[in-house]
Amino acid sequence: MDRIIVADDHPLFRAALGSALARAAPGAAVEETPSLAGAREALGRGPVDLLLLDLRLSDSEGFAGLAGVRGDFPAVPVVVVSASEDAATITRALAFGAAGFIPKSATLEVMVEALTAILAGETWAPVVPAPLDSEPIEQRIATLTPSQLKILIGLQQGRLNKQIAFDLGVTEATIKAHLTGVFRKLGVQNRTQAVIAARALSLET
DNA sequence: TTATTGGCGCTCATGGCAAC
DNA sequence: GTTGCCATGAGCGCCAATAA
Repeated sequence: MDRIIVADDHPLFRAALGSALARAAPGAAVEETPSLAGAREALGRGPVDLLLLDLRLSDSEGFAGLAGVRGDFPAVPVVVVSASEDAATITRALAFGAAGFIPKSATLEVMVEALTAILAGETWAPVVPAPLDSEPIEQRIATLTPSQLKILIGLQQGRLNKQIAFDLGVTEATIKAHLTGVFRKLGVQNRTQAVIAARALSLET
């Protein structure tokens, strides 16, 4: 049986997604949560086949939540649901590793179509995303490993290497080494420039 | 004012592990 | 065997605080 998590702070939209899932994945065990913390807690309880994640939750704003989940649970397909459906937002969501993008304005039939395709292993978006060449920073961020992504988020939060190391349970030397890799992939010279680049993670939807 | 010290950021080299 | 990722240690440079 599929285990699917719906993370959205709007009960009505969670219900709408639940209805779509009932048709796209009959028999699936659907868990609902209004927060990113709830989604993470559910992800930590066991294998999850799909996560539907709102970009704007009470404890998460923008792409940082998506990037964090992708970093901690890289094997779990994440579908972004958002009130925004412009090409740039969709492009960034897919660049950050989303398996699909469902706008909140979508009809129930469209949601079912999208979820069916995504559960079949396909990538689904309402419009053709803009070429990644127009978003070099997002493209580069998308090449980061899960660990590098976590460290970049820590940088963006203004944390010291020592603090990030404590958070991740590794030594400071490890953080430093990963940072070197982050700088190379992002094409920057230091943490300040990396933080500027990482602001793409927090773009509002 | 100058030298010392400690914190911090960063690079390089190396090894372990898993996947292909 | 090769490749990619992760982790670590060693060492260097910069900067601010402190003592002489």
